[in-house]
Amino acid sequence: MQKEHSLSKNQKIIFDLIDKSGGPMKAYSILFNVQKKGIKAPLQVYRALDKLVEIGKIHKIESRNAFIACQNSSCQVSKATAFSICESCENVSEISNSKLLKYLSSFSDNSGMKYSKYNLEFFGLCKKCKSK
Amino acid sequence: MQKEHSLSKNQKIIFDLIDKSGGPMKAYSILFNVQKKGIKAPLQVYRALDKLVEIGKIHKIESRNAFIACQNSSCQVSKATAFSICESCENVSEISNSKLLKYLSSFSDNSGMKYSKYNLEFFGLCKKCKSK
DNA sequence: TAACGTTATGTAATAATATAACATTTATAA
DNA sequence: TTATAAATGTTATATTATTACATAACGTTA
Ligand SMILES: [Zn+2]
Ligand SMILES: [Zn+2]
Ligand SMILES: [Zn+2]
Ligand SMILES: [Zn+2]
Repeated sequence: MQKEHSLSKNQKIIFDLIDKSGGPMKAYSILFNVQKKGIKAPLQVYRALDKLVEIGKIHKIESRNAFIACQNSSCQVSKATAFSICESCENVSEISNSKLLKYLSSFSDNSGMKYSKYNLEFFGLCKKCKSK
Repeated sequence: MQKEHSLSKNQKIIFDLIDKSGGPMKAYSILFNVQKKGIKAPLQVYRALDKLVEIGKIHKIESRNAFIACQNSSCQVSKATAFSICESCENVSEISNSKLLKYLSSFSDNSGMKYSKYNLEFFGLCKKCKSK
């Protein structure tokens, strides 16, 4: 069982926004959206994002500089993430294929590296965009 | 056999720099280093980088906003990339494990997505940093 | 409670990364 | 050669992220 992190005020505001949006959000778009709630500066947003990433409530989509709520409640606190990204409509979803996640989590090679984390991003066309 | 792309002047200058550096380089560090060769503006660098990425001569390390020369001559023109990144010394190397690359290239799930590309980044500690 | 360390917040300034817009030149090829 | 695509040059600007410093809230335990 995982420790339940109680979010601070700013963290909660920002998590709720991202979570409700249902997709990836960019930092300055988040900022714009929470200004009415008193969050006025980029740093306030980035600090909350950093913390939310750290505790695994959100993930950063590195190729898009965007943040998405964890769609996988059992996600190993940001240590093992995989996403599929539609290059046409920019829809993003978290992959929860346990075989894949297991395969990657146990990956090792002869480089001497000790892996503790990974991030995988698949790109392609979603169902909708394929059929256009 | 792959088409041999002949690089333009700027592309060659920038590729040679990255290649010789042996590791990842950031765009503005590249810019600084090529100013003596007449490349004066960020856009000149980014354009060359875009092209070099497109033809698979370099790859972008998304989590670091940095660019590294392809260390894997048979790399499928940027369609399938995997890296290991030391979180302590920031050493980056391209993974060429054919089993892994094959596994990922053939990955598909029931999401309806048609995957055409992926990027994987492993994080951990390299041999050196582990033993410190 | 009081004191302490830790975490979170507020604010301003600035750094770092990347693109838009437009004019011109060079390479490729029908 | 003439058209087309690719690359270059230049200025300005947009976007993403961090530094630095001051203050407040919170949790622990003396
Ligand atoms: Zn997750
Ligand atoms: Zn789509
Ligand atoms: Zn490569
Ligand atoms: Zn290292």
